[in-house]
Amino acid sequence: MPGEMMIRRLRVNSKLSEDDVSALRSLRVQVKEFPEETVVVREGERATHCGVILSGFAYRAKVAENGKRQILSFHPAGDMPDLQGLFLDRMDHDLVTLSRARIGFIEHRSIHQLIEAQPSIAQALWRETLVDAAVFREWIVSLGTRTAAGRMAHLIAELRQRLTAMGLAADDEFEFPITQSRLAEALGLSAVHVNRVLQSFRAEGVLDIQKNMVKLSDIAKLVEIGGFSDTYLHQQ
Amino acid sequence: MPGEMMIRRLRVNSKLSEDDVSALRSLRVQVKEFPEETVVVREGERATHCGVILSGFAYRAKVAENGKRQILSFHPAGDMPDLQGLFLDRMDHDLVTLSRARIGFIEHRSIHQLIEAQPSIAQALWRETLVDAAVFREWIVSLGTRTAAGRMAHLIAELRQRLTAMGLAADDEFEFPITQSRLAEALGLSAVHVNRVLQSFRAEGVLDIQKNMVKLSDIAKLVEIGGFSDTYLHQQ
DNA sequence: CGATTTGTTGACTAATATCAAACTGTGTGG
DNA sequence: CCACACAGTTTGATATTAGTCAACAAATCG
Repeated sequence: MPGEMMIRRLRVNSKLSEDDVSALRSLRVQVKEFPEETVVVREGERATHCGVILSGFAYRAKVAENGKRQILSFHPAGDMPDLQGLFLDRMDHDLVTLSRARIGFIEHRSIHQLIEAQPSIAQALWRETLVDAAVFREWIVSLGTRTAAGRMAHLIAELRQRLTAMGLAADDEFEFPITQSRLAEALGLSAVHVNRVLQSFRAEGVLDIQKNMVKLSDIAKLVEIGGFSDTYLHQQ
Repeated sequence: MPGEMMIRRLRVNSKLSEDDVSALRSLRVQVKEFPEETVVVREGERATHCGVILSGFAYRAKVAENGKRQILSFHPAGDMPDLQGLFLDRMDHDLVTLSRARIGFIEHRSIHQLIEAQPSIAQALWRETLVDAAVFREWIVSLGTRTAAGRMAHLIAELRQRLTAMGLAADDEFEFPITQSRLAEALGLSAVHVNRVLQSFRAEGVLDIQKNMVKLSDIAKLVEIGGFSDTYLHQQ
């Protein structure tokens, strides 16, 4: 039931009627499995499908002219990271798997039909893209105003919040198969500096990342260091 | 005719039919004038209207927990900077005038009616919010990977491109009433450093900012320093 | 015209990057 | 099972970028 993940996810930000749910269930979803660190859709391509992450993690990234890569967002199960493709004809960034991941693909054509027939679903999807943009805004605030430790803490706190909403995080830990150099690409830091920040978090009992798991020792401290407040996520 | 500005703007990214245009013309727009540096909508508020910048400039900004303010985007005439308010109930950032500005306000209710009756307009507005997000993504790349000079150059090159699309820029100059400390807030730099970057641009014949005008001396160099490519703007 | 904001300069400091090397863990083929 | 390769992490030394502070100059405004 690949549609279920999508329904669960849309319910985080929108109310869905019975009709909406059954319409979503009727979507044809083509499931593919990808190994870790595999490009799913590449910048410049014309996308014909929308992807739903069914298991594992993906991220979006863009390569700057100087060769540095910037990670734009992380996507756990439930996320639909390329909804923008419904109305923008070319990808302006890559979609890449972080871990091994199953991704469900839905044809643009069927989504277009669906949202024409069912405006409430159009609204839910539109809202998804708006929340996506709100997360980008907060990411800009992080990069522009926060210290290295603040950015790191904010990222982890945000992930925890989003995973919790999907029932994918325990109280004090969650799965997140990330390397330090990818964290560096996300936070606009060097891998060496990321390493040092993580060491300081370990030493001060904030968190630890070991073997694909983020272990949180002091969530209050994490939230404070990152200046995290969940309002920008617009969860109901 | 306050609707005309909006129509001109939507045509940058979308095709509009005759019906679309006349429907847009029939929207009731309430025009208000604001002095410079005035908060139009504040973070946390529940917006009831969408704004269209009719003249002047506005920007969106967010204050981080540490008191630093991050400017998220600049908005020249034509832009509708708070479209997200149609589906997100509270503002997650401020909308502020940069210069004296006239802003047209349209009730959410009438836009909701319009997009229900005319799906092609819904698509055009949705696409606007998606391009807005694409610009945020590029802003993230700037903050995460580019040097101070690169960020500055990229911002100016982007603005030039967007203003040109609206017919608001001459070949080698455009109006942009910005102070160095606001540039600093946008680029995640200190005002002193912005000053030094601008001096180097002047010295090397790239550009000069004087009296509300950006004067471009060498656009090719500007584009190169900023690593600017316009594809992410998704203009047709 | 004084008052205030904006821009400029120099000296010094802090944050983070870079480079290079060593260390750790994990999986693979012999 | 071992040896090796490889990717990821850790460490130390040094370099660079940008921030801070403080003073002053220039422009703008009422």
